[in-house]
Amino acid sequence: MTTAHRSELNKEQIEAVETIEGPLLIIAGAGSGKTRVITYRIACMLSSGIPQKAILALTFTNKAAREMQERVRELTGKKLAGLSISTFHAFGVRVLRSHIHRLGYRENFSIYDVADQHDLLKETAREIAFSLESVDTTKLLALFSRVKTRMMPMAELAIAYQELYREYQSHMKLYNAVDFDDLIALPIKLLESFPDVLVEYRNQFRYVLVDEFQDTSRQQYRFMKLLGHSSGNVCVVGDDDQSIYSWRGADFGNILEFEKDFPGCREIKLERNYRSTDTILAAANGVISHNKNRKGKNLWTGTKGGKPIELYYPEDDRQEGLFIAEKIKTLAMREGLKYHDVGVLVRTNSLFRSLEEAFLAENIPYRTTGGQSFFQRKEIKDIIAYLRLMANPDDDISLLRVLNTPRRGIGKRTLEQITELAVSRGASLHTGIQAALHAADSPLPPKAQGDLHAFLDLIEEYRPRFLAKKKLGDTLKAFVEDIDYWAHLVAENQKSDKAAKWKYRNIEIFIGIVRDYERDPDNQNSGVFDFLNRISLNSRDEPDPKDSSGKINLMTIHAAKGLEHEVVFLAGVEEHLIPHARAIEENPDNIEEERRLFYVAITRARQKLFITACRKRRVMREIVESLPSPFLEEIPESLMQLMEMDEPVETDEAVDYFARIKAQFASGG
DNA sequence: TAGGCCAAGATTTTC
DNA sequence: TCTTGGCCTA
Repeated sequence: MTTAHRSELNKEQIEAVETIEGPLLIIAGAGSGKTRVITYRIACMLSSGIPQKAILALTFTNKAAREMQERVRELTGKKLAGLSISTFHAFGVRVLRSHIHRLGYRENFSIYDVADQHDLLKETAREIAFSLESVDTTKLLALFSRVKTRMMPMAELAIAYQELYREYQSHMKLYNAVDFDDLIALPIKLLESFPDVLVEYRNQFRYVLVDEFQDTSRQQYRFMKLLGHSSGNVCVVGDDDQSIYSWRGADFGNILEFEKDFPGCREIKLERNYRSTDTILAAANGVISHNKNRKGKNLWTGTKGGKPIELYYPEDDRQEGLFIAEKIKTLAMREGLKYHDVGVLVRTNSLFRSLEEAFLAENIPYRTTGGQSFFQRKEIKDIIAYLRLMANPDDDISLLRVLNTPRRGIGKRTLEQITELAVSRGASLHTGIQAALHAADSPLPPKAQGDLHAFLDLIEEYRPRFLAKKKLGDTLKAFVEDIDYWAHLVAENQKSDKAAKWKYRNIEIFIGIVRDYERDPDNQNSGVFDFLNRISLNSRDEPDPKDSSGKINLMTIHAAKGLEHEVVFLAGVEEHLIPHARAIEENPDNIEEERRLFYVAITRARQKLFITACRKRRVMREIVESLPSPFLEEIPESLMQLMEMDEPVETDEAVDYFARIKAQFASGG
């Protein structure tokens, strides 16, 4: 490492950067310069002669992966074609793309998201005449996921569900489809069952780095261990206080496990915070200290003071939105605050709406991360389903989605008949349809045969064009016009042609994304499979992540992890929202994770933190009374200022602010 | 048998 | 508010 680089780091950071060989555990508190340490460390490895190809850095989100890649590139000024920086899931796809045939799948596999899983579950249940009535399919899929990720033995699954699970799994295989759990589970299976594959990866990746280690699942840990255990050159970076993904299997017990599995591991704690003011940090420490289940550390900062945290109680969510919008405008005008330095954080996606309405009304440009993804929109999913079907004709879920979209006169009865045929042959629907059309004794009436024929012809006509590794965008455009998706949208949205236009516009944007993808020199010759994989793994990303400047950032707290903003607004800091009622209902112990979430939210702020809690809120159709979040009581009072919606209240007057506010709520405001 | 129309239900967080 | 599912009609 050069002296210039060294001078930018503190003692612990330097140690973390320069410890290249052997297992290393870095506990990096919020704002402690973690990203800097990771990027410098990679740069240091490269400059010491370790080839790019030998390094594997695993992150949790695509955004983190991109950022890391970007920062290392800036730092080294090198092209990084050989460096592997990706999410666990993306890396899993990469492994599967090379080796999945050994597990009996084909390389053109589809990746199913939750919506697809639901569809598949229903389809499977229908076929084996299993009634899903009065079954919460979301919960059932969660159970399936636990079985698949070995968090729960199959035997613990209710007998009644075991067959359904097996059928569900065999359907996935029949459709040549995998789900997100498979993206980790199948690579593990590959590495465990085929020593030559294991050796291949171990020989290549002699240095493994895992970011956001507290959010790795048991499976991901297992995967990581398989890859890194022989070299022992594994560096994990995490912060148990920021573990907020346990609902997805994250287990920060992996930190303890790591110390056991990698004996002699070095541990470095980064506790100096370079991000936030003393006030914000003290608030965060005050909150997180209420958690019992933590490793324990104390963040400190060299800078003293900082502006107080301002607390507001708007009447309702509408007023909350307008207040935040106004406040941002005022700060922009009076203090020169830049919009892109503002983060507006919420616990749930459902809070986006009223905030977005306010920003629109006040002409404040914003961008959102999280929330309903562009790729989840119905019209986009339709088009993606066509692409998937082209890539993998056995993908029944996609076939079912588009078979009658736009309407082709293929109805329930026909569908029943072809399903029966497919099931009896143990084949996919696509194969089933072909068989039905070619068999002399086809049970289908002539009209249905004609309709199905037309459908298959359409697929066959376009399939080679989609598989050709060129002009994907043009082909898609021609295809959308050919099926007259526009007419379909008009028919589906008879009440408002605005909606139809908006949806068609989305399709055009999507085609634009395909074109951008093709134009990107990094992706040349990659084709439809790679494109599909990419959008499956990037499902939460907005289509244009580039133009972030000049826009405020509206996001969920989960999406905000790893980010920082000069000014942060925490909206909807209310009981039942944070801690979220559902999380607590599920398991009262979840309170600690909810608290960590609140902690993560607070520590995103550099200079100034605003907190709002509404007295009333629109929830679905009704208006409900709200109370402030109990977590607010865990912030030392001296750090907070209760503000009237218009003017500030003197601090000493506000000593009992919390009690007063509670009383006010109790009396109905 | 297919498609339109109407009513009910749903919202925690993401790869 | 938006989507999904069921029922009824042509």
